[in-house]
Amino acid sequence: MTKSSASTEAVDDYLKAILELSGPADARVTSNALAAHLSIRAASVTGMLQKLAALETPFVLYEKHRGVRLSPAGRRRALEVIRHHRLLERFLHDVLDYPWDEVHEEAERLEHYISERLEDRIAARLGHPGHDPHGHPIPAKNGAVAERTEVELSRWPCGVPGTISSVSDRDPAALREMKRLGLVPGTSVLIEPGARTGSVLVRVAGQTPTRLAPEIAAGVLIGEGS
Amino acid sequence: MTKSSASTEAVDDYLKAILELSGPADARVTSNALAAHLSIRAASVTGMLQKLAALETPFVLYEKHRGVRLSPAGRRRALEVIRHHRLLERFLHDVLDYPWDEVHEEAERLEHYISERLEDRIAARLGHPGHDPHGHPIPAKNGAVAERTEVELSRWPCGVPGTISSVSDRDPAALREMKRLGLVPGTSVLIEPGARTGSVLVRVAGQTPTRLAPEIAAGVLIGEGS
DNA sequence: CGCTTGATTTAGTCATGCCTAAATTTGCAG
DNA sequence: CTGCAAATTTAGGCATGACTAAATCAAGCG
Ligand SMILES: [Mn+2]
Ligand SMILES: [Mn+2]
Ligand SMILES: [Mn+2]
Ligand SMILES: [Mn+2]
Repeated sequence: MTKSSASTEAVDDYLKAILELSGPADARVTSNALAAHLSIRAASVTGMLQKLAALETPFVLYEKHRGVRLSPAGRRRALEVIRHHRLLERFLHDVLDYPWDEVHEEAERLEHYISERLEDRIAARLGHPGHDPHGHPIPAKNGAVAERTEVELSRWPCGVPGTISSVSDRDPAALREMKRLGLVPGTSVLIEPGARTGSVLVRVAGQTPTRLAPEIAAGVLIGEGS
Repeated sequence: MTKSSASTEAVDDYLKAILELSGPADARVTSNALAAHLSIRAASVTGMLQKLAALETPFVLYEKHRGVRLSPAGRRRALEVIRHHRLLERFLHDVLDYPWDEVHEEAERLEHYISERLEDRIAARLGHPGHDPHGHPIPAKNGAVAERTEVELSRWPCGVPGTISSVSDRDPAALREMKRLGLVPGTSVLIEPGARTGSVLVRVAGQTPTRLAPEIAAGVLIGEGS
């Protein structure tokens, strides 16, 4: 007879992963993709998906062998957790002086445990920010997200000025390197001629051009239509 | 063969409860007392105590039918969690404008999930405070606690001036009432003659005397030797 | 259209923690 | 000293979530 109640950390993480992997088109996500993303065995993923689909108010729509999609309730919860995560990152960075490469890990844990009350207090204290320190949009309380089209710096056309909209927050070392080079959201960049396999020659904020390693360039996103 | 690793929320709560119930004399705590304090069945408590005692590095010393005491490792962890709790209360109150009757619930959950790093940042941001908003001492990183002898206001002698050292933080309604009456740590009080069953006639900070309900008076503690 | 193969699900376990019901032990009163 | 009542432990279960090994399904290939 399933159960109602709130979500656990494990459930939250599945919902976030499904939202991230399903992309803007809301495509179905396979068990295998989730298993890889969450570092959990595919067999365990199947079990969890069946449970999430069998809830009184299901969090996912599941057809065996064809992957899952979020239900409205699942999407709502996923966005709430992402809101917690990004508000926490902004807060740790702005109020507690965390360096931007350390906020992710702390937020990843706390996002599941802060109350609505604390979420609101943090948002108010920060002046209801629109983005986290890495440039990712913070969903509004109603779930609205300011979506943008973004292109990897490594694929941005040569000679066209662009502005960094966000950077990947998964690799602390890469983040430190980006900060050192001035590759932060809001900075304007220009790709110089002289491409070599994967690497990119970029002029950051009008400075002398620098050559970026492929891993770095892949983690920097340029906003289209700025 | 047991397990090593970190502690869970359940384990943390047991350790805190044992520390609180064993008092300054470090007396043995019974399963029943823990069951009542934690709102868990005595049978479940026994199971957990056996596990905590069987750990590679035991958190408790357990003799069946005779109660438990904390091991050095157990005491260390309990004090760390209490430090987290009180720092969080201070932080929520001072930095995020939480009213003092709402900090406890939020801290009770978060205390198990903040990293050492966040603990340190919060302490630094607050200037390494010695007490939480209710006047309870914040253990130092090394576990040192500034112990004081305290007496319930309801048992404080008539006519002897005293200073409020702390108040119980368990009952939000009582805390709101205390705040309204000015019964906060640091305030001086004087018991006036005119005792009735349980209630107390008290002069707060030199104001006109007020009569306190027994539940309120029992939650206000006066420091001895101030 | 069958086959092989990789993806996915099922079956059977395990650890954590809590619960109820049924022993057991303790300690105190008579 | 006995016995009883209260405290405590044991036994047996359940829910969550993850894992391994063993099916089973789905697709593309010949
Ligand atoms: Mn998480
Ligand atoms: Mn981020
Ligand atoms: Mn707790
Ligand atoms: Mn407190």
